[in-house]
Amino acid sequence: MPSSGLRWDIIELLFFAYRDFVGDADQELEAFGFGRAHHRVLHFVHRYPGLKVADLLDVLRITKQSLGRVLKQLLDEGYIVQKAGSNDRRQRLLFATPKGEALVGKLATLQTERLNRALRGIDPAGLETIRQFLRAMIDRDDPDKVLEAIFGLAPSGPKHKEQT
Amino acid sequence: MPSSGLRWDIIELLFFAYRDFVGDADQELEAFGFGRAHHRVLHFVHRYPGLKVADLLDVLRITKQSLGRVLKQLLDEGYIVQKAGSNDRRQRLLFATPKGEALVGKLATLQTERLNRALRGIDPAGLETIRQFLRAMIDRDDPDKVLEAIFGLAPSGPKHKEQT
DNA sequence: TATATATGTCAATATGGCTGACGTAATTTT
DNA sequence: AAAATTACGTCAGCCATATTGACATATATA
Repeated sequence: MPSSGLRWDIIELLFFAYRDFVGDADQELEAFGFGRAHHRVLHFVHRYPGLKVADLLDVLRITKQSLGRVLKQLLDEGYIVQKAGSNDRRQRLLFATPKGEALVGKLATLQTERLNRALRGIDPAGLETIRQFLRAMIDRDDPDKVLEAIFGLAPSGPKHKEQT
Repeated sequence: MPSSGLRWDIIELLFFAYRDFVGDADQELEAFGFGRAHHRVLHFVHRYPGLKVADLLDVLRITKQSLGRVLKQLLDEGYIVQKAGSNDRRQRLLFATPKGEALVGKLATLQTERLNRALRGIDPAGLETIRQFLRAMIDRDDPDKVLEAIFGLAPSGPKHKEQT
């Protein structure tokens, strides 16, 4: 009988699985002079077109200074464009350009290929179990705009407490 | 019909799930002045007692210079000890001390609590599906010593091609 | 003995986090 | 209309963790 009940095996599998999963993209990104940070930004801007800078900060949980560097590169090199918000013109709504779509699509293709290989032999019910597991692994207190979309929650009110 | 068939939702769930999963440990590690790198080293040394430095380099896929810094701290502060290999006395076999076991156990407890919450409502067959999925996500070409243990493979011969 | 291996270490560099401070434009509050 | 707040950008500097290249030491092997 396992005296501790700690899930060492799953902890370890998650480490290796995630390492190899992001490794696919890492290799490709190198060719563009980008890193994981760029991928994350591009991914969420692609998935949630018109995302505000503030939303992105909530999702990525980094500071605006850190985001600034990466975002500037993506803007300068034409992977993302900004448009002023129509209601609130202070906001910079972010959109992926065709060039940006192409890159994020290429990266998603690589990762999807790995996922498809891993899901071979797993039936739709099994896939739902995996989805359920992953969703339940995520913190749901103080969800950001993207998590609200994923979980289909009611918006939890304004955020953006001062961050300095 | 989805024209691309890209698994955007799973890609995204993996990002959030892993972020929150490692976030549990990150918080605790801060109190010790350690980072994720220390956790990874301590984890694998705990799980595979007597691991050589070279094995650890294979598993973590970092350079010995990067490992050196982190490992030195763990040794200096008494979380890990070295013993010379009995066959080959050049080797430094690594072992977690009771102090090291305590820390890695505390971290695994935090992560296990999240896993248990996430696994609530998933039956043993579902857990096996999740395990199968995670294992299948991992690269198995050129497996290191730890992956050989995980997958129950025959050793794939000597490694340690020159790394400079 | 000569060479190769396992490990450690010095020095320099890059990425991507962080904090603190400040500026500007636009919106909201008073 | 003036004041305060918000959304965003940016400068400067710090830290952790990764990198490459070079070299030293002890031990093993040919």
